[in-house]
Amino acid sequence: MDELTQALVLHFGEMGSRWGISRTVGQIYAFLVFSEDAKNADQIAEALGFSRSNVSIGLKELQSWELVRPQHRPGDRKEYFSVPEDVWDIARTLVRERRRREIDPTLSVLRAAMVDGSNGSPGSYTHQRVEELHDFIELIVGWTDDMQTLDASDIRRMMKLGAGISRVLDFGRRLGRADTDSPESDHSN
Amino acid sequence: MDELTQALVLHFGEMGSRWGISRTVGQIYAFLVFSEDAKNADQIAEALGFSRSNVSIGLKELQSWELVRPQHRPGDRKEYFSVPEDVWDIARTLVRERRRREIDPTLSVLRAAMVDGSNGSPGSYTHQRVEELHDFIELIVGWTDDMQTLDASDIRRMMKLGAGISRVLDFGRRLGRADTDSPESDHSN
DNA sequence: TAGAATCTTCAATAATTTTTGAAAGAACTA
DNA sequence: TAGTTCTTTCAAAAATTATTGAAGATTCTA
Repeated sequence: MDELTQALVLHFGEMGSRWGISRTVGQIYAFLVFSEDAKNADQIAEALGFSRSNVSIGLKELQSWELVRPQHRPGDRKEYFSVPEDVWDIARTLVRERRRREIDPTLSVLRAAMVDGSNGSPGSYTHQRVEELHDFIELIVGWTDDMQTLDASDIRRMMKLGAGISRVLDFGRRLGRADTDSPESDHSN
Repeated sequence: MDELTQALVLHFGEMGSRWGISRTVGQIYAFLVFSEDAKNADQIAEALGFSRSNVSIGLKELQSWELVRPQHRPGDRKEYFSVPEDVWDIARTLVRERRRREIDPTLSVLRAAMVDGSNGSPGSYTHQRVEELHDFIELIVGWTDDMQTLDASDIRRMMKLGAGISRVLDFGRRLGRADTDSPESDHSN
């Protein structure tokens, strides 16, 4: 593994551990992302200095996230792993899996809390906050679902437009702040 | 602490640990979010069954994320902690801090990799991927920066529009695929 | 079916992270 | 300043998570 890849692998291992993915898994994934061709478990173990069994566990985890796909080569019994070419594919998968594993269960808990009248009146502070949070998450989730239907170039264009979207849509009612280098929001709290 | 809050606290503790925040910190935060009034460290320790020192460490962590703010009450020497009323404020803070801690350093690493010609030609596969990833992250970051300038109700309106944005903007040129279930990318590698 | 190659599981060890009580530090009060 | 209240730090203990070699499966070949 060259120095450059090494640096990237170490960095993304670290990042993985800050986002709830183990260092090992992060490193394996980074190694695959920055490698041109698919790698087998032995190659990964060798390059990263992990035991074969550790790599096996890491790959199993990555497969459960659908972040890598195993492939076979004719005349070779080993299994080779690769990641999607397109970074947008990776992002989509990440969003989808995080949603399935964490967001959906959270929405369930919040909905259960909303229905359950056993504690506090339905108008209690806790209930209010539960509802707020529920609506917030549902809004984000609905939006990401919608985004999943757009192709990368459309999303890219939308993002480039950025806040300019408020001009394109009808948000511009409050003319005062148009796009002058506005006094920016207050930060008071 | 009532049953409802208890369930929420346990759930968000669990979620925290899947997003790189420790269970304790997640629980403390959830407890504050779902509590109407600010709490002091002893109240938190008592409610959650943690030692006083553990709570102190957790609160320090939350303060470093700017997720809680300490307040004082006249005639009371204890420090009380609360979270913003508005869930959008919380989200904004989370985005800002994650960016500062993880995204920006990642961009630095990627930029360094792009400049560093010591490994592989500047057109090598690894370099290409680094550039792709860099551009991708920069796009997202630029967009979130833009979003931070919008107020919650504008973002909400934009999100509700969702994929409909492609109709409002000029994305609709490729009429053929309108909203059919497009063939989507290949994942080949 | 025996043997070879490969992958996975598992119980143990190792490493890391969390949690704690006790001690130290700060800030206020009288 | 001494005493009180509250917070933080710290080294040790506890708990959790990661890592491993060895054993067990599985799949293929001859």
